[in-house]
Amino acid sequence: MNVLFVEDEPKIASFVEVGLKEYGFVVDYCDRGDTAYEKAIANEYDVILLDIMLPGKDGLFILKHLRQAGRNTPVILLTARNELDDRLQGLNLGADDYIAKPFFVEELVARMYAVVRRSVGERQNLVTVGPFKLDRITRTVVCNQQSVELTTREFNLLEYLMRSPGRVFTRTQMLEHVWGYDFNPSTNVVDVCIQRLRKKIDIQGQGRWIESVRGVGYRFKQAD
Amino acid sequence: MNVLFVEDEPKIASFVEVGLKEYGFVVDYCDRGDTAYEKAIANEYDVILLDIMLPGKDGLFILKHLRQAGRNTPVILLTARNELDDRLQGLNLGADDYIAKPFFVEELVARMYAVVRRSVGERQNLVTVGPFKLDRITRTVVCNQQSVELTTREFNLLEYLMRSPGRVFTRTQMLEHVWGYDFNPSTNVVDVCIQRLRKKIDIQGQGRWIESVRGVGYRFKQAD
DNA sequence: TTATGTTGTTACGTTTTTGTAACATTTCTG
DNA sequence: CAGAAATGTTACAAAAACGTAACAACATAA
Repeated sequence: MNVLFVEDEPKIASFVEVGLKEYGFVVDYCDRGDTAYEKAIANEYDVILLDIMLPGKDGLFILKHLRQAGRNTPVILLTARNELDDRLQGLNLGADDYIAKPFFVEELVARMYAVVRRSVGERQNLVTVGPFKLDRITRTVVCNQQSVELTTREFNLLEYLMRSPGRVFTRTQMLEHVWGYDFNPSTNVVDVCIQRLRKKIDIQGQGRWIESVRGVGYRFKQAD
Repeated sequence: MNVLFVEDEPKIASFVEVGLKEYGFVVDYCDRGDTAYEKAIANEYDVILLDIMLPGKDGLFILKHLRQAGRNTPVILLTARNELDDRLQGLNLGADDYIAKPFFVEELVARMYAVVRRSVGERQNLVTVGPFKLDRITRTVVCNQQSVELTTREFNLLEYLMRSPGRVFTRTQMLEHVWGYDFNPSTNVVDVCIQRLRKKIDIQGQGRWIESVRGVGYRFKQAD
């Protein structure tokens, strides 16, 4: 696992870095806030360990802008005992956990595993294709920061299609997986539902997201 | 707060269960060791009350394997007066506290609060979403410095929803976690309780805080 | 006891969703 | 181009889901 470790106190830093490496982590160490932010944006870390007090830019600033940039890499804040307000603020800004200094490396590792597990789990519930983000937990669909309101059936159908972008599904497949049982074979519910979906998601002007494949069925447009 | 309560003596069990419910706990009761273990693994309880002498698997066995599985849900052991060795062993195996039978429910509750507070470090005991602050220890809800009076059931439901803002919960999930047992499947208590909650928390004018998700359930509005 | 508050149930009105059907349009084939 | 097949579009009615109020059962407190 790749870790970005941001901490300015040299003593703590080297101690923790060594400890993490013993556990097999690949540690990218950084002692300044500004460079930390660039690294966090440029690379895909599994988890970021972020000190709050930092030269350059402070930890909460980094966290805030990271989230605003749409990155949801798990972040664990490293705080001094007395920075309680910072912690609360941090959690509001999207931190996944915090740990108070001084701490045992074992405890830090345990928490790292915990947040990573959580984020991996959440990732399976987040389907992203092109500008669309579909979240199974909140049952929301967002397209370019704009939320799209769908009914249950529409949501389920879109999810089914988006899970395999580019793949063509037949009407029978959609009936089986989205409607769940055999319908009157002469029904055109699928077509109608596709239309309704299109009406809602194609507003964005970018042409058709759900393409018809004549004689076969429909598919969600693959991202280029 | 959700409690897993494992105890095989029926008399003690019902007595304690009733007492805990009066304090607003959502109690999941279990009289066998093997099923208790499965429940403990499958769900995220706030605290587990564990009798040592049990049919199926004994309490210490459960505790040991729970910890080996990386779960650190607080555990309070319920022991008979003469099981001193067990207690010591239990603490070594990762129990957070123990209480000797017979005990007063008040004392048990006090210890439960203590271990919960310790284990999550005050953090998850204060849930803040938008203008709402919910305190799990004092069982109070405040919205913009104004306190909101809720009944036990309403509080538990709100807590459940607020702990995962934006996440959609089904009625079954709410029944399981807030009501704690299986209801007549055609009940609409959940809907009614949601209405009652809305009446109290939506006074603030800001529209609906608990959103309906047609065909699925409800969710607490996510802060923007 | 009476009065009060909580909670689940029932019944009913309202809104939203969804499948059907009928018709329009496009696409393909000969 | 004609005709057929497939898909697109719209309107509507039935069904499902939700909101609401009233009530009954129960517990609690004065």
